[in-house]
Amino acid sequence: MEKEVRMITCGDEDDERVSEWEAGLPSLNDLTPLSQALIPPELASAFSITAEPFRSMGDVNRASQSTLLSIRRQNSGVSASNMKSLNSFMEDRSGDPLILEGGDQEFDHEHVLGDGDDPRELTQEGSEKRKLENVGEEADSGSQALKKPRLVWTPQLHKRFVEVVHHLDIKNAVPKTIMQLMNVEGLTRENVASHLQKYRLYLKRMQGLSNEGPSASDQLFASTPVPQSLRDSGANGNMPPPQLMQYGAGLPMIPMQYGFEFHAYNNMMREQQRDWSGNKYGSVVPFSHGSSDK
DNA sequence: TACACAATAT
DNA sequence: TATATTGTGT
Repeated sequence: MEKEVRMITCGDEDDERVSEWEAGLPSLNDLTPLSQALIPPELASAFSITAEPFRSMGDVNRASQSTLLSIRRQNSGVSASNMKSLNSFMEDRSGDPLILEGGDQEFDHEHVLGDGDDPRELTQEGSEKRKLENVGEEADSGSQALKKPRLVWTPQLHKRFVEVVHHLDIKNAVPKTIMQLMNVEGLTRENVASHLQKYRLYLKRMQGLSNEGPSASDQLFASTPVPQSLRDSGANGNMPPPQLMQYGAGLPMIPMQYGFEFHAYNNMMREQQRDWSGNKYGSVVPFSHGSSDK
């Protein structure tokens, strides 16, 4: 109850920060399983690294409990709502595996981002002071620090993009609106416009309205099926065969955050879209924010 | 000002 | 190769 109140009233700053922090945490599926070694045994032995002792789920739980207890003990300065937030967060995490199951047939408004794809991983830098007007002349002083990293369109991010484009009436699916509805921190209109431009070309190819053959970018675009609403727009003689899934309309309103980068999808897109139902092929690694100024 | 689209740059 | 930027026209 307290949580709802907070969301509606947009409570105090601390609560917001806590919420942001919570939303930024990796989902269960993003975490490396306890049973999985971080590095292959051969590599470990090559560098004389001895394996950590195996820890069971019970060990981890015990450690969590003790951590929580110590936090509670010294939390006299912490606000009650924050503590409550922490507690409920822990309950959420432990109780609910957050797995939506790969059925893919129904659209779940509560778990739009479920199916193991908490789309939290964006790649740019958190600082979004934009309009770095150093177009031609940044060579003089050390203004190269302003270079903004390129956005990487992860399958998760693209999925959200597609959901939004689908949700909008086709005539409203313009960069600015898409950007706003995607609700991704740091995402710019230009990012979206550029992606949208490519995506439209892809749709054209899909609809057979283009002479051009497949392009490499189809791999990313194929990671999220094109919703029906997008695949038939345009006078089209040859309808592609109906596909296995359709999304309902509905929008995730959970803001995406920076902090993780989804790696290794360039070399693993051999198979089809179903392989993206989870992220077992990719790894989510902390994005280095360390280079805030260079 | 936002948009689409093509061409070009990085 | 993927994404950003620029140029042109609406």
